[in-house]
Amino acid sequence: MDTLHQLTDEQSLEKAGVRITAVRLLIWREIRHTFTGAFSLADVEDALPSVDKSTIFRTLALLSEAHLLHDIDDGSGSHKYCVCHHDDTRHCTGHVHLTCRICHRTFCLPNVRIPQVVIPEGFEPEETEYLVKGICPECARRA
Amino acid sequence: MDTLHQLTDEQSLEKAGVRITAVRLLIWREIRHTFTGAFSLADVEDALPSVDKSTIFRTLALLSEAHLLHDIDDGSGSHKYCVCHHDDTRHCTGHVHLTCRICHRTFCLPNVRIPQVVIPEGFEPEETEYLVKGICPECARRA
DNA sequence: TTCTTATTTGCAACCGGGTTGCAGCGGCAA
DNA sequence: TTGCCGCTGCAACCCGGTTGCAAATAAGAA
Repeated sequence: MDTLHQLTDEQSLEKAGVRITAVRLLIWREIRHTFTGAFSLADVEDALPSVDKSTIFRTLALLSEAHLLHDIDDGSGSHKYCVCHHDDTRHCTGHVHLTCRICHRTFCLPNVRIPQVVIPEGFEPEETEYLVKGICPECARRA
Repeated sequence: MDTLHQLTDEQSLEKAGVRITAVRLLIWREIRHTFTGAFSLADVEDALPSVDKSTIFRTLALLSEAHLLHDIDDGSGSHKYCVCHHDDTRHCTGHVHLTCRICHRTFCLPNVRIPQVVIPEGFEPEETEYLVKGICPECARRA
């Protein structure tokens, strides 16, 4: 398990069933090696100004569908993604996210599982988000 | 405690320090007596087509600031609010929300407190969201 | 009451993130 | 070579949220 991140960029795309193109490789490289934590479409746009927004949008959707990324929801209003470090085809939901209200970065705590609560009879749960908003260490130090 | 919802609409606004106007009363009535669970600006717009969107927007912001509503975040991308049933001036965060991916309604579980997790040293938590996405009883029955 | 001032409201325009339609390009197979 | 299909970039669009401004309204003073 957890072998996915040992593959080359090309291998990991191929294995996920994503056809390789120059642009996709460029985006995937950037995501995989430059970003830490969660990122938005705008982050990729800034990092790769030569690639069109709509292409990035469609590529992120593709990678997400291929379970190389997963979508997260940090309450900033903007859709975010982060690299999925699991080696299976299921979504790696179920862990806690931290988001900083100063710098608006979002961090994953992949090892902290979300504690379960009792929910009302009849509601069929599918997915759970656990999000802690606050101030990250860097911003706290700076303040 | 919990006496707020026994007040009339006018009294509850007054007590929260909100100046009463016809439009505000109309909006507050609608919110208080018609909506169940969380609602968005668009919901109020639909319910009160005679009132301008920007007025609703500003009124909701006002009520939220006066702690008559609180903001929630159900991952639908659109900002939501729900009526605050507490009788104090603090935000009533800290409870669990359920959101239905079919009908997009969001429900509060005011009595279920969010279990705490251990977060990394240095991060200063301020607020926690616990959101369960799934299918509500009504939609499950219909499917 | 009437005048003056401050607040509230509606309208229109704007904003930014996300999304789509479409035409052009490039690769691949027949 | 030709035809097909998927990928890309461009431009336009959509929608929820937000703001500037002028008209309407409410509150307070005379």
